[in-house]
Amino acid sequence: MILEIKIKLQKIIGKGIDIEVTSSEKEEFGHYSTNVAFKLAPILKKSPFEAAQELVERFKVQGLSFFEKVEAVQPGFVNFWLKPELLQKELSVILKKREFFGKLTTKHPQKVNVEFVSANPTGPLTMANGRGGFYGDVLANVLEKAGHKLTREYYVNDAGNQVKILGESILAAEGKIPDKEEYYKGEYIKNLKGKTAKQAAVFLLKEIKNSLKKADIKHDSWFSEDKNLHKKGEIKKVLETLKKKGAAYEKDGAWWLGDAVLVKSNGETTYFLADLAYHYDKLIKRKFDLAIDIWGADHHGYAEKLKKEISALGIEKDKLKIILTQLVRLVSGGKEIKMSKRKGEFVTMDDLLDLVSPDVARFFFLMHSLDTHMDFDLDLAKERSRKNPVYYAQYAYVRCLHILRKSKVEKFPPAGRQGKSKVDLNLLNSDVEIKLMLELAKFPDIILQTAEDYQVHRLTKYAVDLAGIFHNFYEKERVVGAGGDLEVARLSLVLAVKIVFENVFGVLGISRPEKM
RNA sequence: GUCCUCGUAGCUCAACGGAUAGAGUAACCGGCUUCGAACCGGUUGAUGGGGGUUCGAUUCCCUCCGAGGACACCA
Repeated sequence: MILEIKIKLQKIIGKGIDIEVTSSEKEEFGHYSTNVAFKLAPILKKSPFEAAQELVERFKVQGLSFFEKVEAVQPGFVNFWLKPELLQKELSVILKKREFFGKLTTKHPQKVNVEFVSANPTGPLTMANGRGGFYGDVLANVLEKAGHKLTREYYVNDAGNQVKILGESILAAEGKIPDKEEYYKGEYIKNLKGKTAKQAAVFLLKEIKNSLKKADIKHDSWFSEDKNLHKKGEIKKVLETLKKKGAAYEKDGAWWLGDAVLVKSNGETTYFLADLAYHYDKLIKRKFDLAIDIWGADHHGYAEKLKKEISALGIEKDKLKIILTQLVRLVSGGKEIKMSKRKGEFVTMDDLLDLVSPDVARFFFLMHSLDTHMDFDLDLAKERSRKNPVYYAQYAYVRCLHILRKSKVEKFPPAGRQGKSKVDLNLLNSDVEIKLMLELAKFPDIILQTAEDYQVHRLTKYAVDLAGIFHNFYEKERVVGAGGDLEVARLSLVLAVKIVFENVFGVLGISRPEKM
């Protein structure tokens, strides 16, 4: 809907000015509003309010086919009220498109690689991995819904020092070699006795996959560092390329790029070089238009380094987006529980999923902006509290189902089709009905916006908002038993709400309970 | 020491540089003979301190205070 209004505005103002339209939070500010008059004011040499008034006049001259009312208000906002017919029309679009509602068609679909989780196969998946995991899973869904072509990738660090240390940690646990500070010491090490480093890594990766399955986090590409980069000689090729270009230089017996080491003086290649090769593979060889890497905040220094140095390989820097997730603090009994793979005192993803359902864990992580240093209150999560927002949203969905079941709406021809009993959606014009239809119409905007700024938590907020408005509608307007055409129209509205919930839950990866 | 992120109601969190800073939770009050009350309505309550940028700052800049995290020829 925002896009449509922008186009209307552009017809009047012309191009060249960045037009912003937002949905209003309060009814007295219209359904949608724009601040474009503030930007127009200096050009027209008028006050923002005068510019706004002029804009409204031009709208009136052109006729308000779209809007019920357009109004200029101090200090210079222009507010729009949509005609109810428009919302009713959107409703029939929802009923027709069903699971494809909100699916956008992009002029330039991109081939996008989202790389997430990618925990080293040196220990179980931690709860902290969950945050990036759920986020990446849903971000990929959003981008797909926005019309892009997605690959969900897990970069398996199955080569290098960490795996070597894993092997030594097992030997140390068996008492075959002396213990060292850097060795992994978790309980899980004991279960790996007798395994070689490689066997242990394979085993742990399988465990990680199981945990991801429990959390319903999906990957469709498992990119092995060892197989795809080391064994194929890609690491060396990239090193040669960097040497040839003169970007890499030798110092103190090691090879450097910028202030990072590519090859150590003992001849071993570094993780940094492997990472360069990995991104070369993704963006040049496999030709992704965009690589989105989701990392923990503890890598931020490294992220800057990689972004900076990757241009040496001829990769444009905006083809790589690194998203950092702030770390999660686990709180229980008002105290923080420290997580550490190395020391072996940590909460795993499996632990968490034993305590709370995947829906609760997922929703809880996704509710918060990635920038938040969030606390996961284990006590609260354990309670299976009914006040958890995910239940609130799911309950609204269940209410839809219940109404529809009771009325057997599936037997009606859905609105918008050329059925024998065409539904008269014009009857939907009460305040709550308008509000509900307005909220439904927002869904494509939410997808579009989130595909642009990656603020996935907007979706959980939308789910809760929609649930709130629907619950409100439920209290105020009777559906089953309303009688006649009105009942049919309201049933169509409920059906549309159900469809949009299915879309939102689908993108969020939340289940759709039949009953609660 | 250098760099990054964050400080918003008692608590957990929202708010593309926009209007009267929103939710949930906690506290208190009210609502089921009708589609499930896991719901709805109401009351109380907040931008860490100080400067600046501008029509307008929770948002951008500087500074101070506080919390977390990075600063390897580890991955």
